[in-house]
Amino acid sequence: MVGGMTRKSPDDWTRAGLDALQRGGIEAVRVETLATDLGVTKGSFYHHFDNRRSLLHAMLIRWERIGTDAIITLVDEEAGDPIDRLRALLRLAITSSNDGPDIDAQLRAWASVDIDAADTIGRVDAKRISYVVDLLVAAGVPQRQAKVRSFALYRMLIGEYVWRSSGGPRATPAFLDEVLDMVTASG
Amino acid sequence: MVGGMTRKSPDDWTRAGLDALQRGGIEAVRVETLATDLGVTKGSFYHHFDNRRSLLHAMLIRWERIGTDAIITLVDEEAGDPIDRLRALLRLAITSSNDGPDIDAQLRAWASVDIDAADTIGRVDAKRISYVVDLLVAAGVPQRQAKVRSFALYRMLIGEYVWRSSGGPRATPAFLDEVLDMVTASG
DNA sequence: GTCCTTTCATACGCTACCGTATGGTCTGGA
DNA sequence: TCCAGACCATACGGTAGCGTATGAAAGGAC
Repeated sequence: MVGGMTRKSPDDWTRAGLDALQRGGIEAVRVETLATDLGVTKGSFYHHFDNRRSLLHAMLIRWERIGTDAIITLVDEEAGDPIDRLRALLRLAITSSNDGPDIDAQLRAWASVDIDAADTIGRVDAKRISYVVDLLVAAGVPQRQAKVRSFALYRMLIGEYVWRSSGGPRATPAFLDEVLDMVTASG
Repeated sequence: MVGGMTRKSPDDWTRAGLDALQRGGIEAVRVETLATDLGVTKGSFYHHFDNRRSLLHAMLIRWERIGTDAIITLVDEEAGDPIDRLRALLRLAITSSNDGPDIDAQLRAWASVDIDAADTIGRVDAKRISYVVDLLVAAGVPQRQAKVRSFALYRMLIGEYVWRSSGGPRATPAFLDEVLDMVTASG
């Protein structure tokens, strides 16, 4: 990500920060490193931000905004049938190797040692889970079970992200189908 | 964890390292910090270890040894019935707030940026999963489904660990029962 | 008691960062 | 054109942390 000769906006730094986070974890988000990536120097950074901390905060703000809606929007425009949406949601988590999963796992790693990141994750998780609950209810699962199963399903998604981030093999389509069956079964 | 006046063994440093990892992530494992915790100075550390890296490696070795068997042993001596063992396994992951889950989550966070840690996690995961498969098979789930469901169940466990490490609320007993039903259902 | 080895303290150099200070350059608007 | 402000380069101080060098203390073998 070597930037051109253009001037940098705060958003450029924030995006570069999220890129670095995705690749090497929060410890890879160093202002001098980002400066090199962007083709400028620290002077630019400290013009746009008070300090490193405020960049990290801006990264969280941005991720909360785009990360919350991104998946949901993507799934919503995929299909109308709730089961198909669920399938799309799972497939998205399982297949896509770029962007979503990686940065998600790194954010959770970061959140385990940073209260600000933990808060952000907490809000995003709440939104996503309520979305999954809605899908399950729409798929015919009774409300009470839907809530509990959405917890299970969402934890599975987190597990899948983290699993892969530490080099674990990717889940198979058969896995996807089995999980769908388990979660939507009426029992 | 302030050590006494006794001399320190390499194992003392390794344990202290795992303690620090559990509390503050891999970035909290600093040789000078550990020295203070143990009541000695760096001089001691570099007598027992070549460098920080070799301590981290020793930590992984130790965790792979005790971390793999710890849970399995604990579950095995809990009950004989496979379903009860499964329940014990889940309850362990859900209830215990010390030791297991925290260090597990921090290790996974570390593994996302460190190949050595990732390898270790990979081996441990493989052993644990095969254990879960055995339990499911013993519980009457057909072999083919058992494999797939063990993936699901194990990912859920990882999800639970990571979920909690970022401040998420703990799962409820109702959640536990529902998951057990889903996973052991004959469908 | 003397000697040797293990264990540790102290002091130091080095690097990677963060953040500041200061001045230069570029750009849009009057 | 000319200026103010936005944007950035350069140089610097400060700190944290890794690793090394060197010698002192402690404990066992004889």
